[in-house]
Amino acid sequence: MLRAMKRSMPPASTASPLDAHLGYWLRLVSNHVSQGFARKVEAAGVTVAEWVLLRALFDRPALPPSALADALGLTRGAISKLADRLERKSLLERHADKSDGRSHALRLTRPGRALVPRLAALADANDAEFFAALSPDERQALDAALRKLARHHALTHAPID
Amino acid sequence: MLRAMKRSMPPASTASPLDAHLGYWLRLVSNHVSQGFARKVEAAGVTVAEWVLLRALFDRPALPPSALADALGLTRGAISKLADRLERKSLLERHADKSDGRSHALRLTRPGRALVPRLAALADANDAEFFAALSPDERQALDAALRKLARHHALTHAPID
DNA sequence: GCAATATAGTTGACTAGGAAACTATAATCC
DNA sequence: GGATTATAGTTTCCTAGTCAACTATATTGC
Repeated sequence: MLRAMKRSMPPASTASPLDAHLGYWLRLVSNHVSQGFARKVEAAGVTVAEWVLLRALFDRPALPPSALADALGLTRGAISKLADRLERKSLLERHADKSDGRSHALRLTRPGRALVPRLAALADANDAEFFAALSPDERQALDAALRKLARHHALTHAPID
Repeated sequence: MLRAMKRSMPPASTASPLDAHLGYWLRLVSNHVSQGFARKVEAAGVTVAEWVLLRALFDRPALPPSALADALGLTRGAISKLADRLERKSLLERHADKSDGRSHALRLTRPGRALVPRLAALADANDAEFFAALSPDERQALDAALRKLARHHALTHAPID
């Protein structure tokens, strides 16, 4: 009898629901924040990835694509294409490196530099608006938990995708 | 003098850093969890989107693509292509609807149904492992904050992208 | 009961990224 | 100092989505 039950109802015939996982809620909420922000910056003519790259260049004089790839957790191919797009929009320039013919540096143009604070203001507003639903304590607890996880798992790259 | 300063150093020349935003940390951590999970399920031959669709069909008899599109927050085109892939892998079947010649229902095959609990076990393990860095209290606080945000913003779709 | 319209699903053009092949230059090592 | 190897960046092919055009069937209205 037990054996028969075991065959007809193996434990494997159940599966925890998607929303039983913290990862599910994390992704659900994270996607929503990011998509909201994406809509806002796209009204300003850039994508989220472009914003992240622009922001990374804002307080550094100039960086080679490889350094940006490391900093943003993207491949060099991706940076290459991102830089193409931003160059087409005249937000960024490529400057040849005199001492190394293979290399070059990416630098914000004047309009590119001027755009960053405007986008940062959008990011501030988006964040404030979205997390207004939480009390200061809850926000603090969320922040602490996320930073602890990032530290514990040694997460370094700016998140893009 | 003040006017000159205003022109050379306008307030707009500063920009809050990326990591000043909760959304940044959310995305950083969320991406890491999801990418870890993606690697694990891909070893089992499916993508995360495929897993989500399979899981959605697991405890429902059969659903038309349109219902899945609504439930998962994807377009019908995306569901159509997802279903193609899963059908090619023999994890899912399309069944014509007798009363409506335009419609059909998606249903798990026997192997498809058998796969779901295995994938769910991977999801359980991935979640437990990643969030082990937090104390029970911290986990609880994180869970509460995320659910509150989801409720407050009326988030319903299973997160895919 | 037929024309106009709505709905279900698929397909094609496009986007953004990853992996790996590729090009060009630099560094190493006899 | 020339061959080999390493490095910087780009390009190509692939995947997986969106959006909009399209096909086929249903429904509505006269």
